[in-house]
Amino acid sequence: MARTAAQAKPIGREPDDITVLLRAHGLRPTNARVQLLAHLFGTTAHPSAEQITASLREVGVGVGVATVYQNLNRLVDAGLVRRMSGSDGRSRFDADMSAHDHAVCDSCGRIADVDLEPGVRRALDRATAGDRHLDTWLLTRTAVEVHGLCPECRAH
Amino acid sequence: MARTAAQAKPIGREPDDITVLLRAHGLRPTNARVQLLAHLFGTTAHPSAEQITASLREVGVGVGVATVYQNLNRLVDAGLVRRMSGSDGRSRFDADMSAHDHAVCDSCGRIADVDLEPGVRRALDRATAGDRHLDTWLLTRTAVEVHGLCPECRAH
DNA sequence: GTTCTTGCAAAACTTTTGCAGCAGT
DNA sequence: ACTGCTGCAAAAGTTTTGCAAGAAC
Repeated sequence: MARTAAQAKPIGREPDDITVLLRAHGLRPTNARVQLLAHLFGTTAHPSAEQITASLREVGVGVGVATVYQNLNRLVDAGLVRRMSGSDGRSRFDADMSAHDHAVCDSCGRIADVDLEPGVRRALDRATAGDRHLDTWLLTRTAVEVHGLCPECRAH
Repeated sequence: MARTAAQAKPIGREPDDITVLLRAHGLRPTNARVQLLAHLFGTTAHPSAEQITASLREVGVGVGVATVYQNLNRLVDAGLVRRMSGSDGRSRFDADMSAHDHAVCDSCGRIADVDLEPGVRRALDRATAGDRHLDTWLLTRTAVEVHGLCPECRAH
């Protein structure tokens, strides 16, 4: 299977791409770092630092907790990963930096991705840009959080 | 100045109202509790538990940290106060239960209220209600978070 | 070889809990 | 009187930090 559509391929999903990606952001592509980022690219679960550590260890990557925290902070600073404050106090992390929104389960804290219609997002961005209460702020992005119960918690 | 417009007055902003409000929710109107809720009604700062404790002590209400946490949890459970997970890990609290949204400073964590045009909110609610990815969820509310830098942090 | 990274253990922080004394009904 | 609340101190949980050994450049 030849890579005939290399340009259309999503960036930074494979180890080699991740190495390049890290270097492009001034970070050494160490084993722990590449594995961590690869794991985040491969999940939509928005895991916490503890969950990431556990997942990496399951795959045989024996990484220390401190290393995971340090690297998550570096990846967030580098703009490669987004930090979300979970409703349970733990931070959760997402390597999908595209414009998208989230559904949050108020019972178990699960976070799922949500794609709003482009029209709705555009209306939202327009409204916030014109808000008179916010004209002294420097706005960067608008995030929509849909709250409720996920399918699992809904069924008790 | 006579209270000629008692019915139009916002509910639960004064000590007596707060006493009634607490009792109506099955909570004893203890001193700590009344003072805490009065403080939350009187601010738009979305303070953390620590900040609330400090504010109460400044006013001469020597309240323990544990009491503040316990009462905040009870008020949240009773539906009188909303908990927000601040970007810095600390929980923040808001006694304004009306439908409104928030602007979050990514630098200092400050939270300000935002009133979106009703049309935008309606479009948003309609879009999430019809989202095919969410049809297995039981949705309760949609929150918009505008991120950026507050006036203070913007000026360095 | 120099600089950055790892990972352990310890520290710092936020939040919860146990419990004896106190306040509200 | 009974029940629930307070507040101290201790515990639990998450995240950060100091530092010596190791990996990347």
